[in-house]
Amino acid sequence: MDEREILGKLNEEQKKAVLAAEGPVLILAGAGSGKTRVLVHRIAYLVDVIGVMPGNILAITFTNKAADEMRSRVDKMIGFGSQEIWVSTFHSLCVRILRRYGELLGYTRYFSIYDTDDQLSLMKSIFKEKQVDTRYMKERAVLGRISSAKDELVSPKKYALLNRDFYGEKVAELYEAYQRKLLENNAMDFDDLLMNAVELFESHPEVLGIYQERFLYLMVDEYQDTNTAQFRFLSLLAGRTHNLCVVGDDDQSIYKFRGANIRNILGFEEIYPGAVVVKLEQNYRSTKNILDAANEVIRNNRGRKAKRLWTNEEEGEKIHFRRFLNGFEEAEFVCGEIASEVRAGRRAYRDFAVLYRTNAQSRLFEEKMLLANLPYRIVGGVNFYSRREIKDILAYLKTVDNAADDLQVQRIINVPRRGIGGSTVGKISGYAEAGGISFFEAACEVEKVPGVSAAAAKKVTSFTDQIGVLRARAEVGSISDLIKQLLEMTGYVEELKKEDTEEAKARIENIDELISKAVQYETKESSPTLSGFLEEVALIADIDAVEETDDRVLLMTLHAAKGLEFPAVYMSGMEDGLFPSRIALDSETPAEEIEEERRLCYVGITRAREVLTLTFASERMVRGEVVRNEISRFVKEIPRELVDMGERTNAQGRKMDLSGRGADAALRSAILSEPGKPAFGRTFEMPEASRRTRGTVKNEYSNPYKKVSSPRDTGEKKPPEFAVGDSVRHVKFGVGEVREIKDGGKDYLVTVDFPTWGVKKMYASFAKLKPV
DNA sequence: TATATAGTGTTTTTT
DNA sequence: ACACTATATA
Repeated sequence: MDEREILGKLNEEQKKAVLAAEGPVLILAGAGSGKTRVLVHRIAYLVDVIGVMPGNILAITFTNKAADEMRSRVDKMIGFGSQEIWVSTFHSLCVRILRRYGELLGYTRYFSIYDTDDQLSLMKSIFKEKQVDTRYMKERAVLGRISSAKDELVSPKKYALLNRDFYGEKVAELYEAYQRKLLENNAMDFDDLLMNAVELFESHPEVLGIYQERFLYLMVDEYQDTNTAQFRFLSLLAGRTHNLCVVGDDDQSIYKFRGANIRNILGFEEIYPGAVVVKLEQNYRSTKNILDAANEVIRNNRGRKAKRLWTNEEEGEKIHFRRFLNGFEEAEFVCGEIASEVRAGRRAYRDFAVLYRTNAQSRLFEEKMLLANLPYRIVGGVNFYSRREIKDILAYLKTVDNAADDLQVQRIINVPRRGIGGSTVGKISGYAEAGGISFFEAACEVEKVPGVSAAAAKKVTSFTDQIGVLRARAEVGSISDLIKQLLEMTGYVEELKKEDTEEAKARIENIDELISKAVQYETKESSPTLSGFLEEVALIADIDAVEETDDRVLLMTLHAAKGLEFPAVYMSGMEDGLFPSRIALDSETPAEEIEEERRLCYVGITRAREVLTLTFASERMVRGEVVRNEISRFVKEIPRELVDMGERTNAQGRKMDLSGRGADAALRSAILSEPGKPAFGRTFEMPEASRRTRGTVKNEYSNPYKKVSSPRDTGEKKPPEFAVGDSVRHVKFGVGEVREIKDGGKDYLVTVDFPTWGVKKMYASFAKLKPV
C-alpha cells in the first residue's frame, strides 16, 4: 500500500497520529473514535512507507481478544511479512521473555503460572506454617497487599522498609515467604510475570539490549490501564529509541483497583517531553443522543483531559429509562423486550448486551433468560478453568510438566481417592522441607520418610509411579492423549460416572471440552508443548472466549464490556449504592472513587450504538437482604430532554405509571402473578443444553416480596408462618409435618418429620421452610 | 480417613 | 444466598 491509500480514509487527526512515526506519541482516543483503525494504519505506514522491518514492530494489548483482532486486521492490511509483526498481551510477552531468560532469576523454563486459586492455597499453607491467626489477618487481604506491591514494583525487602507498623511488618514477612515458596515451586503469579520481566531487564542489561534492538517501534493499546510495572516495562523497552506510541482514553480508566495509574497517561507529556499529542474526538459509533448523554455524565469529573466527543450521526432514539419495583421485574422487562424485538425480526440476539455493576446481578437475568428461552452467554463469573475437575486435570498436567510445583502435587496426590490422608502428606512435606527437596521428590522416596507405614507408603508409590508413566507418555504423545491416559489410569471419569448425578455428568462434559481445547491448541500451534498449553490456559481471560458468530445475548459486567460495542445496550441496576457502589460512596476518598465509577458509567453508555436503556429497581436482594436504593446520580446527570422516562402497559393493557410512586406495589404484584399462584413461587428446571456452560443452578426462586430477616443481622426474628401439625416444604427433603417449634435463640428451631427422610431438626429461616 | 453437619465469612470491578 | 471451613462422628 502506498501513502495515499493508507491515509485515504482517515480524518485529519487520525492522519496526524499515523504520520507521527518517530518519537513518543500520545493518542487520546475517545470511545468509538477508531483507535484500532489508527493503530493498524500506523503499522501499515511504518512498514510500507517508512520501510520499517515488520519484525521490529511490537503492539501490546491487555486481552488476547484485542490482540487477535489487531493481528487479523494487520494481516489483512499488510499481507506479506505481517506475520513478523509482534502483537501480544503484556502477560504473554512477559512469559515469552521469562521462559527464555528466566533462568537468570532462578526459574526454569517450565515455570508454572499461578492463578488466584493457586495463590490462595499457597498463602493458606504459609498461614498454617506461620500460625497466623486468621481472625486478625485474612489470606485474601494479604494477597491483595502483595499484588498492589507488585504492581508498584515493590519487593518484599522494600515493602518491609516502607511498612513499619505491626500489620505492615507481618505482611512483609508473609510476602517474603510467599515469594520464596513461589520460587521453590518454580512458579510465578500474574503480577510476577511483569515484575520479574522488569527485574530481569534491570539486572541484566544485556537481555534488555536484545529486546531493545528487536522492538524498535512500540505501540500500546488501552494505555490508561497500565500500572507502574507495565509503565516501567515499556520505558525500559523504549529506552533507546523513545519510539513509544500509546493510545488511550483517560475517561475510560476503570482499573485503579488493579493498580492502573492514571498518571501514566495524564503525565505522558511531562515524562516524554516533545511528545506528539493527538486527540481523536470524532465518534463513529453512537447516535448523537447517546454521545451527548455520555459527554454530560463524564463532564462531572474533574481530573481529566478536556475533550468532547462529537458525531455526524443522527440524534437517534432517546435514552430509555425504566424503573421497577425489584430486580425480578427489571430482569423480566429486559428479557421481554429482547424477546419481542427478536421475534418481530428487528434485531438478532447478538445485538443485545445486558451490563451490570456486579457479577451477582447476573443470576436474575440468567433465570429469566432460561424461562423465556433466550439464548445468552454470561461473560465472566465462574471461569471454566477454575472448575474443580478442570483444575484437577490441569494439576496433573502441571505435575508432569513441573514436578517442583508442590501445590499441584499436593492437590492431586489423593484425587481420586487413594487413601492418602493429611497426616501422610504432612510427614512427606516435613521430610521434603528438612532435606531441601521438593514434595514430589520426597514422595518418590517415601519409604525413607519416618512415621509413614508400609501400607501408606505403597499408596504413595503407586501415585508417583503413575506420574512417572505419564511423564514418559508426555515425551512421545500428544497432550490430548496424555489427558485421556491420565483419566484412564486414575479412574477419574470412572468415579464420576459412578456418582451418576447431573453434576457429575456436567463435570464429564467439561472434561471433554478440555480435551477438545487441547486438540484445538495442538492443531493451531506449529510447535505445541505442554508448557505452552498450560500457559495459554492460564492467561486466558473470560472475554477472550466470546465468539461473535453465535447468536446470543451477552451478559457481563461493565468492566468486561470495555472495548466492545452493541446496537442495543441495557445498563441495569442504576442505583446509588450499587452503581456507584456502596464501597465507593463510603470510602475515605469518595470523590475520587465516584469519579472512577463515573468513568465506568461512561464506558457503559458508549458501548451502545443505537439504543441505550437504563433500568432501575427500587428494591433488590443483596446477600439475602432486601435493600432499597435511590436512582443513581449518574442517571440524573443525563439531561432530561435526552431521556424517555417510559410507560409500561400491564396485563390488562392499562398504562402503568412508572414514574416513581411506589404505592401500587401490591397491585402490581397481584397483576403480575397468575390467579392462585404466588408471584414468583415457580420452580424451574434448567434446560439440558445450558447445564454444561453454567453448571448447576438451584431450583427455586425466593419470593422478592418477603422481607427476609436473617438470624444474624438483627436480634429480631420472625415467627414461622406455620404451627405444629402443619405441612411444610423443604428444598431438599420435600414435604413433611411439623412436630415441634422451639425458640432456638437467634432463630426458631423446628422439628419436622419427612416421610422419606425421617425426623430432622432445623432452623426455620435457615432451612427456608415454607408452609404448604 | 471419610463424611455429615454446623458455623462462619463474603463480593465491586480482573489481566 | 452461597461457599468454604472446622468439628463431630462413623
